Amino acid sequence: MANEVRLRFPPSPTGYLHIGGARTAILNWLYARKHNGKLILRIEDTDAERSTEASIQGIMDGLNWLGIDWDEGPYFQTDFTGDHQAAGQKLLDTGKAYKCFCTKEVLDAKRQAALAAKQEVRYDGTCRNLSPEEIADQEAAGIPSVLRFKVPERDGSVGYDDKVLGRIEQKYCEISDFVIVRSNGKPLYLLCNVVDDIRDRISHVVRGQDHKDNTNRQILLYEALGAPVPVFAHMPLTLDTKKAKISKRSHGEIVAVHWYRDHGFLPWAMINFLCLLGWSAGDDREIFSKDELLEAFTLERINKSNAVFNYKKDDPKFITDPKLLNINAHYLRTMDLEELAVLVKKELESAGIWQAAYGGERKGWFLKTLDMSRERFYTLKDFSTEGRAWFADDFAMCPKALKKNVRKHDQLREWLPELADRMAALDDFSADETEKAARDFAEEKDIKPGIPINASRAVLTGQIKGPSMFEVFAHLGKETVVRRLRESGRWFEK
RNA sequence: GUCCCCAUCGUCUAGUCUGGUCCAGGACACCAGCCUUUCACGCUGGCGACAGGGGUUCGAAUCCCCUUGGGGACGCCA
Repeated sequence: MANEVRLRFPPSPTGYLHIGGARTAILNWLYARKHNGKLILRIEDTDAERSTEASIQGIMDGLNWLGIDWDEGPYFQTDFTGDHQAAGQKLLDTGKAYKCFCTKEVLDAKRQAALAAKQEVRYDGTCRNLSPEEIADQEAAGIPSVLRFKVPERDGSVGYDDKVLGRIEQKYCEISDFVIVRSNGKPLYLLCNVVDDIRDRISHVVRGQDHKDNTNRQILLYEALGAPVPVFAHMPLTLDTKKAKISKRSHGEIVAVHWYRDHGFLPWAMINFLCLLGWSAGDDREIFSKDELLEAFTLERINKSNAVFNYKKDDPKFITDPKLLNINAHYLRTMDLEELAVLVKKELESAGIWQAAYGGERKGWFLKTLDMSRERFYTLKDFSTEGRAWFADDFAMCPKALKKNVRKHDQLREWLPELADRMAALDDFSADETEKAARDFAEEKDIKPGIPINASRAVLTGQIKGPSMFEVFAHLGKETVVRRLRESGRWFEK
């Protein structure tokens, strides 16, 4: 099939999958899926110094968690070194590349000098027109050489029609001869990438705008190798609030996909959010099911300008971009309860507070607990932290609740056990009856109903907020309510 | 230094190609009110942007030019 849609996600395994990479993978995946095409995972591990096994696994784990599936691969670039070398040799044989004997040290020095002097930085062409004799002499002297691509001396420009940016052109004379094969015989990214894309019959290349200028040089390679040029779409970069490129090195875990997995985020919420960073459907929709997203997605609607990942360090209220939190909460609060139950089970298990009964005879209770509490939760983590009191007695007390609703009234020390007795005496432990009991109690003591009610919330759930307290009474159950009220003395001890 | 790209509320964005329906719409965040004897949800309202300057035009966020700002590339990294 000549017109088959084939895309690839080619991460270099030099660290975990970060949100920028995930975004690239997502857009490639969306386009492939939308057009019944193929997505190929290709690990670009030619940088032996920095590539690690762990990052390969980490990247695949990240993709799997997100639900991004691929049809071919993972292929490993280093398995095709032969192809890359053959291509380099072909370019040398056809006069489209030449051997360059300039040493790295000399080149580095020249580049640094040019940069320092604020002068043009480019290869000066020292070896571009060496005679066969000169080449033979250098080789006889044992001087190692790299292979450099010979940029054609043509007027005009090389260019392409980018699906996102429009027409991109660069004059031939602005492009300096670039190295395609190292002196140790190992081919470099620019070449490998093109050779692999040709072999994998890639039809669309969707990548970050940091590759924009590479594309012109790669088009030269496609032409020199006599291969058709794929469609290119350069997506905007993800920047931090200071407009610096998001990177593993400077931002750490907060940009790692696994961080979101470990902090109770939902894979689809991540995908939804990441898509919105640099793309929009053109209408006011922001929440998309998979089908809706596939329907709405086009390369042309990807934005041209870079997007800021709005993460502010040291903001306790927002552990990450507020919009991501909001989207995650949306899915958490609206998703199918049974599906949510599976995820919360994992969370409770890892917190060590899962009980088999939640999946058995208490399943109905478990599901209702989730439904009651998810209204004010943002991540799965909240079920084992804020919502811990539903599942375990060793919950912590929110300091604010302790101060405002418990220790504020010394008499609560006596009142709460008394209230426990009232509750214990109830036959029908319903929301209505517990409400009546609590209100009657307040009336008898001539205190505001809020005092015993809010104190109960604190002592029973550890929280200052939560669902209607009477529903909490009823749902927590008589035994737990009575016990925790009776044992509330411990909260008064300093 | 050279080349390339970009530029609308704090953030993500709609609108730009095909000038008028935009004294610029939505979302998140923020603020206020309602609801709720809690908190949240929800609802209502508010705050808040066309980077600046020229030009073209009856009319410009939209077209052109300049300036400024931001980003990227210029590697025997990918």
